[in-house]
Amino acid sequence: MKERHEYILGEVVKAYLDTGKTVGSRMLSEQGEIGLSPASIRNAMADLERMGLLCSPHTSAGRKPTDDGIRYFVDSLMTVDSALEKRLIASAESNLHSGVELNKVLQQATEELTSLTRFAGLVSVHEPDFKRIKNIELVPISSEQILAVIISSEGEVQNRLVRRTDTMSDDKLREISSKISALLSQCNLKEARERLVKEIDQDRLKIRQLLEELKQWTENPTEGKTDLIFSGQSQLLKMPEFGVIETVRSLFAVFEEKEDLLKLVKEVERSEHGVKVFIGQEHALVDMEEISVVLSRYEGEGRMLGTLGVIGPKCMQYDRVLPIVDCTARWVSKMLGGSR
Amino acid sequence: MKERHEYILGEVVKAYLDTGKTVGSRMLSEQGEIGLSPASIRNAMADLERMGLLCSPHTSAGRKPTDDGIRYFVDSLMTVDSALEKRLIASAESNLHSGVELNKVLQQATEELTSLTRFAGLVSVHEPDFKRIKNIELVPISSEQILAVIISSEGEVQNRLVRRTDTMSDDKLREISSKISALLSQCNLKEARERLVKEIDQDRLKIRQLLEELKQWTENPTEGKTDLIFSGQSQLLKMPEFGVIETVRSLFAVFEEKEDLLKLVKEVERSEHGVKVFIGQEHALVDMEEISVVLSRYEGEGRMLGTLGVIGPKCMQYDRVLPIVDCTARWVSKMLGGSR
DNA sequence: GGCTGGCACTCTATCGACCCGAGTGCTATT
DNA sequence: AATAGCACTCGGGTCGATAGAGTGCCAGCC
Repeated sequence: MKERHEYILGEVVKAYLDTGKTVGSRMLSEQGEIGLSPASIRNAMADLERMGLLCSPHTSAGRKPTDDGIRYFVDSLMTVDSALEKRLIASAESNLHSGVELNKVLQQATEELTSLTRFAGLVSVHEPDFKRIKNIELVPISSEQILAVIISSEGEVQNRLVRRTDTMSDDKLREISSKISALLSQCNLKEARERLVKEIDQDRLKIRQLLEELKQWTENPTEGKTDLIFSGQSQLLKMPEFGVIETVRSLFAVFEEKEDLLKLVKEVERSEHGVKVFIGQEHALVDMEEISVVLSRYEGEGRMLGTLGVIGPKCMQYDRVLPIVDCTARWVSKMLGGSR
Repeated sequence: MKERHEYILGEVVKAYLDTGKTVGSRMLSEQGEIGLSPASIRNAMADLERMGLLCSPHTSAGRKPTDDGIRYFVDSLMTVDSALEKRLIASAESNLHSGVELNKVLQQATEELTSLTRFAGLVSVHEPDFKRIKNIELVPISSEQILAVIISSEGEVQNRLVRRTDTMSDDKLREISSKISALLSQCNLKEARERLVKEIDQDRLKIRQLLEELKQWTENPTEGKTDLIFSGQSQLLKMPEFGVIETVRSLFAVFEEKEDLLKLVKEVERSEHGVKVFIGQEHALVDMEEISVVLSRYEGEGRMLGTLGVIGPKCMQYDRVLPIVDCTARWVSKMLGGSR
């Protein structure tokens, strides 16, 4: 690709991201510092259209970049606003205080994302592996139910209601509780399951029911976890591209469904890169051709903890949004770094 | 108010709730079983307009009920669809199985609400009083942090990260854990705070930092609880009244803000009635004149646990929606009745 | 006296005609 | 190779006419 073409493409994309409208050759020639006549620009644009980087919705409507065009811009032509980046890092540093709970950090992160970008913020929490059991506590709740509180070595807490068919005194329960805790402490899920099976076979403790329910838990420990946090969804409604109700509906259907978004999240979790951008059709969400998603992984103590980012219109200012998402992810990582 | 007028008002409201459009005298005379000429109906309508129960947006546009008109209908004229009600109760009975966790029941309830009404479902969880502490468990997470797991006598579990400034062995921590648990067990928050203060003064255990953080917790135990669960928000977008983007935006702003909705929820929590309806301006949500909210309290084990209901267009079929909300609340109450 | 039919009037929503502006593609020219 | 000019195309906005739905009021009927 010739330098001339790259240059023109860059200008077209910039203008498009600025205004959200198609850009014509005259307007580009007049307002920019291109120094070329409209006709020359038209030639270049025609070439770019043949390459599949630009397209025009109809004959006399100017041109706008295709998804590929924006992709090329983001990957090769764009330079991020480094002054902005520095400011972001500085302001992030300023409110660094560790020892805060995961959920609060994430909540703050989404809000930060929406207030900086004016788009919808999105944070996913990676389903943790619940590697090792640290502690199990059985607490009597009523005559019929027991609450099992299971704590992982990573500080994850889960609780589960268990029916209490076998009648037993609270003292007895306490005794059983510490026995089970001793039995399963330091086990990973597989080991725990094995030990439970063995215990159920022997049936020494006469608490088959309870053990069965615990075993069930080892098979499906993270069932029903909430996994996606949103904020600022209503921000998106301000965008002109949502004049059509249809678009809005499918957007919010996506928010509710979550399935499809989770796919993207998983993809980012697996990827190597920090920030990943999905432009228009690239994310394969139905009826969301005008939407882009910018995501980044965040980490804590070496392991990947989840993904965060924003959802916004395709014509967003990527050179602003990318560093924002990047810095927020770094900030979250730092907050969680030493804390768990 | 004369019988004739009541009758006409009822028919107008019914027609309006059916179609969402203004209703004219001719149309009413032709399709209904009124047996009156358009002119007579017009006279009655003019009277009702003077009474403030009907209004017309402009001269030649037919009439529609005012908020007061709908209110009169709901309070005095409407009969609920008792066949529907019976079916609802039956289907609710059929999937009654107790011993399920609160959150799952509520999630299921909102989904039930949206699928039955095709509006947005809403469930609030009343901030629990966390009456008595049952158990406290301190679990070492890292060299810097301790996880405090606090279990209430109602089976509520909360956990909190605590910094670990005082170095101590895991054994020591276990010892302290059981001491604190013994100290605070069966206390309500006030008593717990007092005992903690006393303990901090004496400073026998040399764990001032830890105790301080626990004391802080007793002062604000439910901080940052999620309190409103939605579902089916995108359903609302299908309603014709959301042709205008403005309405949609303010609606979703309300969803995000939550503040205003919480006010309604609190009102329902305080009220005596089962189901409560807020029509149009009655709920005082800005820009939501075309929206109605139907809420009902639900209970468990005698005490009020929260509120659930739907948010939908003002012209919803109240005779369907009221029993649906009512039955769902009963169902939830039943599910939670014996379970905690 | 209350109900009804008729008539004149009002207001909105819709449709088609029309024009303007923005933009393109092609070709001749420098 | 870049530019200037020209004919052509298409979408959006404005304007006016029309149809339709509905009202209010009046005179007549039971």
